Amino acid sequence: MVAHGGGSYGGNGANGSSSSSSTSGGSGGVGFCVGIGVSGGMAKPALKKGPWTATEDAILVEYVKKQGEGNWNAVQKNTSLSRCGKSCRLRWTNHLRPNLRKGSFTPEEELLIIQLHSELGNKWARMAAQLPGRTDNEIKNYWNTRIKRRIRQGLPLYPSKEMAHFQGQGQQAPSLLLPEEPLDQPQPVARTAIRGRPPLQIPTQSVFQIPGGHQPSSQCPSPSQTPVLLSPQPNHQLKTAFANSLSLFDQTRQISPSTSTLPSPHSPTTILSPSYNDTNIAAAAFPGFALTASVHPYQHHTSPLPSPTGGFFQFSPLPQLLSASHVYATPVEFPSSQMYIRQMQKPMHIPQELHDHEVNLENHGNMSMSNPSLSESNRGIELLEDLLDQTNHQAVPTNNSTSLEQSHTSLLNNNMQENQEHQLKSTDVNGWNPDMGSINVCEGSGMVNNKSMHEELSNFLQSIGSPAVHEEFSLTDGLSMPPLDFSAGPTTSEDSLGLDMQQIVSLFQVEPTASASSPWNNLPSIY
DNA sequence: AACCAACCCAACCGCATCGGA
DNA sequence: TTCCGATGCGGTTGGGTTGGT
Repeated sequence: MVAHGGGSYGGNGANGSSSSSSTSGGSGGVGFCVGIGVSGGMAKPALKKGPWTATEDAILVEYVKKQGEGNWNAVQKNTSLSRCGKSCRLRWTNHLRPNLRKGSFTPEEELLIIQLHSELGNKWARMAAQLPGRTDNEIKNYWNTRIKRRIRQGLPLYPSKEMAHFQGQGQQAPSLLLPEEPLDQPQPVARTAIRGRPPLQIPTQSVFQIPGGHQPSSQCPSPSQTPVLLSPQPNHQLKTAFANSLSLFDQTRQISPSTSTLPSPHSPTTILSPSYNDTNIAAAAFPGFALTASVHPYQHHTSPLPSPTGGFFQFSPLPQLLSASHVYATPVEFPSSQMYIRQMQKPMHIPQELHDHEVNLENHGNMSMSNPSLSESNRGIELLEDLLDQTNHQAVPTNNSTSLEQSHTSLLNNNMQENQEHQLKSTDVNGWNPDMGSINVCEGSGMVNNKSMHEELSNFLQSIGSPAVHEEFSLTDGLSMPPLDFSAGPTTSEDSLGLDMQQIVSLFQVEPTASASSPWNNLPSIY
């Protein structure tokens, strides 16, 4: 294919690719980068292929400096460069444009790639958009070598629940995936033994009972027995919320409430926020269940600490319709940005269809896997395992892989320890207030100063009039307040998922506590 | 030192999409 | 509406490099 070296001026396309009657135009109907270029009646030599020389690079750079990007076919016409437009564009985007990051991927980038691939599949360009300075080609190459390695080792590309994730979305899983266990049976969260390693103990504490005993959702107090926190949402409203949530995050989708299918806890929908500048907000939206978002570690590379104007708390888990009998902890997926937001919901009315579904799940004796946010969060752990596993399988670990393994082992251990400590702390300190819902923000682990994040969030909550006290704060009548973009108030939040406070309040039907000086005062009353 | 296999990566290929004429 | 050029994207290829034997 590539006529490396020797400058293929051979006229006939050098290697058979001339047979391609490319549909992509190519001036004069000539196949891509092949044949005789004719310009102004003067025959030019056949377009060159193969590796670029420094001279060619210089010509292209000079041209782009003067003319800007685009109109690549004009390069060949207006310069001495004998390269087709496609080749010029590729060379520019992959090698010559400024702000390219060269060198091997950092561990954080590797994790992000794995995470993105689990969500997007082979959408290299979209993945590259989440990795500033990296090209789709780089990511693609990296991934393909990873695939080859795993195939050779006879390992699945993803842990099993990654498969479930794909299937849950109705997507076709990548063809090379090798399922290792049935997908239709919910697996205990802790059963993450992969390829012979003892199962991790991590996520079991993610679901635990509210102190005071288990209360089957079938016995949830009816609205008449307890204050109604949310109006029962008709199915259409739920669908509308779902459609809205998708369109808010993924502007490429246009989903109408009439046609959208409500996600079930077994079919989470993962969406990305393209509106968040060069950062990576992977969000799983489950109207009525939970919306989780994670700040990927890459963000923290450039901005290690959340600034008061930056707004890092793009977490809005709002399980308004969850059973009262469960508390969900949502460890954020990546260890470098660990921050836990746990919501305790007071009993509330549950729409019948969701209620039935939940009862059904409980009858199977396992709720943990039914929570999409949990499967989301667990995936992060498994990805770490996955990566670890790969380094373990290196025949002879290089220095890099060894350090990587140590690094991730350390992160994993930290993660487990933090989770355990977190559980103990939260049950002891916070308890369960039957009259008020609460959100607990706990410190996580990792490289980020989460204490700072925690303090900022606390300060913000106080500033908007929330009766937040230290680690625990109450919400008005059990309504959830999304701690999203706390810095901006209701009017400006372009730096945060593209949502503004008004949208959040409207979409999720939440009503924050407002003080006289609170920016929330400008929000319309929903109820 | 030679050989070989695995890995890396730049570049090409084919197709899809978009926008203007 | 159709055509066509420009562009973008994902898949594929094969030469170069590296490391083990």
